[in-house]
Amino acid sequence: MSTPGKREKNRRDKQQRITTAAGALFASKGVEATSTSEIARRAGVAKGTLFLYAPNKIDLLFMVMHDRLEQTVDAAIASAPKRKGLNARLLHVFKALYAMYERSGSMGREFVRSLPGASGPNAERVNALTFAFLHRLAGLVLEAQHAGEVRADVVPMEAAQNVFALYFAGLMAWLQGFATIEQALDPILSRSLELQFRGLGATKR
Amino acid sequence: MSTPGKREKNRRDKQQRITTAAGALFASKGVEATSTSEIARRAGVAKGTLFLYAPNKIDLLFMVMHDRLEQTVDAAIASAPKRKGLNARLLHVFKALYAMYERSGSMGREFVRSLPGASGPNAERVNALTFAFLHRLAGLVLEAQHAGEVRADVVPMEAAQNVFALYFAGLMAWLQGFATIEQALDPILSRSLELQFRGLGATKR
DNA sequence: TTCAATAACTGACCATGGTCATTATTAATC
DNA sequence: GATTAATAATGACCATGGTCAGTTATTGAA
Repeated sequence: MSTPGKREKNRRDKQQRITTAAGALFASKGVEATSTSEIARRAGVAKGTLFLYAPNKIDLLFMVMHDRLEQTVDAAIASAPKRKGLNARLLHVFKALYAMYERSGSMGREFVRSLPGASGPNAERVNALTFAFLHRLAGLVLEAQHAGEVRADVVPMEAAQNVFALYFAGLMAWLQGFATIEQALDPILSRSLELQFRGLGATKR
Repeated sequence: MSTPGKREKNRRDKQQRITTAAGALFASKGVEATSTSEIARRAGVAKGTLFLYAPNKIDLLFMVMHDRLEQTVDAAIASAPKRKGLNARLLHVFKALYAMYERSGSMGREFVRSLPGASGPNAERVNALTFAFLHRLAGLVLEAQHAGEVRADVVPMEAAQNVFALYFAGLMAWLQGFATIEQALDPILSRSLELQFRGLGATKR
């Protein structure tokens, strides 16, 4: 029989309460406008306790977003259209992610904004998730390669990195207000992917 | 004869002093460790005055970095090797930028970290600079197109956007500690560009 | 059950980014 | 030059993110 122990049980419980409280407040008022004391109060915990679970406020946000991110990626990869080309599948996946960020409102924006260079345990977890995501993208590339759609000398993981870079650029265009999330997906990312697929170089003959 | 006016003269002078003070402190101690009071003291100005020139601390950083960025880009574009291919020229330019960030130390890191979603007048100026940079990249693409190196149906500005996305991804790899700045340039960015140039798609026949 | 060792929690406290009513300076008008 | 209007500068002040010495809860051994 597993003996979770009171320590462990309490820890899980608090973690849960904190995540829930932070998530609700971030979603309703935005990250900036939510004070850490407020989160603590709502979670029924002292302020100092928050910082035992996350070293700073942003890491609390990463704690909240990790699950949404994981869930979204899982669902999107699972539901990717099997019978279409690589770009269509990629767009399907990225569309789901963009939609998730849009649903998350200002919390999503703040999260993307904080992604570069973030540190802390929950930022690490998100990094790991991103790395796994890259591997999944590489998997899609590999399938396309087997189908003869992608050149045989392409290294799937490298292709995945390029594709991810384009995806992130779309997010940035959205963040900066240069595009709505729909535009980030449709003219911007779709054309970028197309260009990555076709390449710039003139065909040698 | 121009009449700068005392107002304008004072304004310029203060702006200069603040930029210098902030730059020196950011460079020597890092952005986090530099307090706004400290900057104000060093600039010989009241704390409140800082916030007449930049709405927040990060915008002060953008104020400082704008000039370095502009200078670096100008020099790099001007010295790009005329007789080499597109990728070599792009790498030349990006190398200069990476080197500038490295020279700027933790200030450079903090700047890149804060790029996504930044707001404020100096962030705007940096945005404008980035936009101009994209146009310059598009110019390089256009030249390559005229030389028959790049396919005629490629839209230069779109190519520039893709290339910029790859450049930024290299920066992020550096920020996250996945690579040194040298590695960000050489294996990472150079291979990304190569892949963008060649494309993923199998050649139809 | 008792007791010491360890881990978890608490909230008063601190430093800092940013504000704004007040004061000082420059420009405009007569 | 005197007076008024407009703009710029100031620094005491505030709210907040984050810390840490002191307290409480849990565990394991005797």
